[in-house]
Amino acid sequence: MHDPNSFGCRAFTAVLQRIGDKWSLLIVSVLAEGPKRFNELRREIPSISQRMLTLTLRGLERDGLVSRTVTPSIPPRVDYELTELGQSLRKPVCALAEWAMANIDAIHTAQSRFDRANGEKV
Amino acid sequence: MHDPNSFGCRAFTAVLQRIGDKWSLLIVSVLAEGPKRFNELRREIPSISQRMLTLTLRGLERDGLVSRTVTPSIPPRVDYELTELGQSLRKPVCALAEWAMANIDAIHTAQSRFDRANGEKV
DNA sequence: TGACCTGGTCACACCGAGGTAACCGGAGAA
DNA sequence: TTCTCCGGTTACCTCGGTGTGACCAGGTCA
Repeated sequence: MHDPNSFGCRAFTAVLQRIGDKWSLLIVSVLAEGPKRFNELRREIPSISQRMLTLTLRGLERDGLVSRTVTPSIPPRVDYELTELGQSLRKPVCALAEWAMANIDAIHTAQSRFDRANGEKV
Repeated sequence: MHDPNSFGCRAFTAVLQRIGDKWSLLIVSVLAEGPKRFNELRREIPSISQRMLTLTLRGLERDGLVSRTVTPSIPPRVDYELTELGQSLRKPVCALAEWAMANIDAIHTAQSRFDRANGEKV
């Protein structure tokens, strides 16, 4: 009952709740290129709303994955940067991303087959 | 513009939308032990509702990660089993799960520090 | 006869993630 | 003077994922 899968899944689920959302990994991947300012991120991810960018960055900052540096100049300047923890996340994330890239076609194929088999009766 | 991060993130996001939900990975991890019947899964994951178990299994089946075998006996018997694709997903998932287990404390610590620093002003 | 097992489906309600848009404050530009 | 930029915050609304509970068919058991 206390097999590793179970424990792993709990921690994994907790982490997924955080980084598995719509934006976190996208932001992390952009930030992986180097530090960025708020509006720089916004320009690189045009589809994100200002609110969600703020919220997601706060969440990542809260988790210690991203650091936030405010320069009290005029106009104010805020830089976001991956922390070491954030950097270390890239490796396993890339592993999963590679799986995703390698298997996304198989998934789409399976979906098409499934939809063809089950969708026609509608 | 067409850097690997971007493409990886797209496929990754698509995969996350599927397996990043509340139940998929839990079911996959249980199914990793071997084939299970519907109510077996329900007993091993007491907190899941019948509806969500059905829906999640359908989704996993649609993606070709899980196979569904109906034995038309009385009472009917339905076995669920990981496909090869489902098995192959375990490796990168475990990598991420291991990261989660290794860093969940660091995350909690960062969260506490963040909450202590920002929560007091409320 | 009626309760219960099997594996589901359906209708309904809820809640929280996410989007939209307005507003802020201070400064420079037109 | 008014507009714009920067980095947000806030109120409001929508929408989809999730939970609840009823219901289904067919057979067995008490």
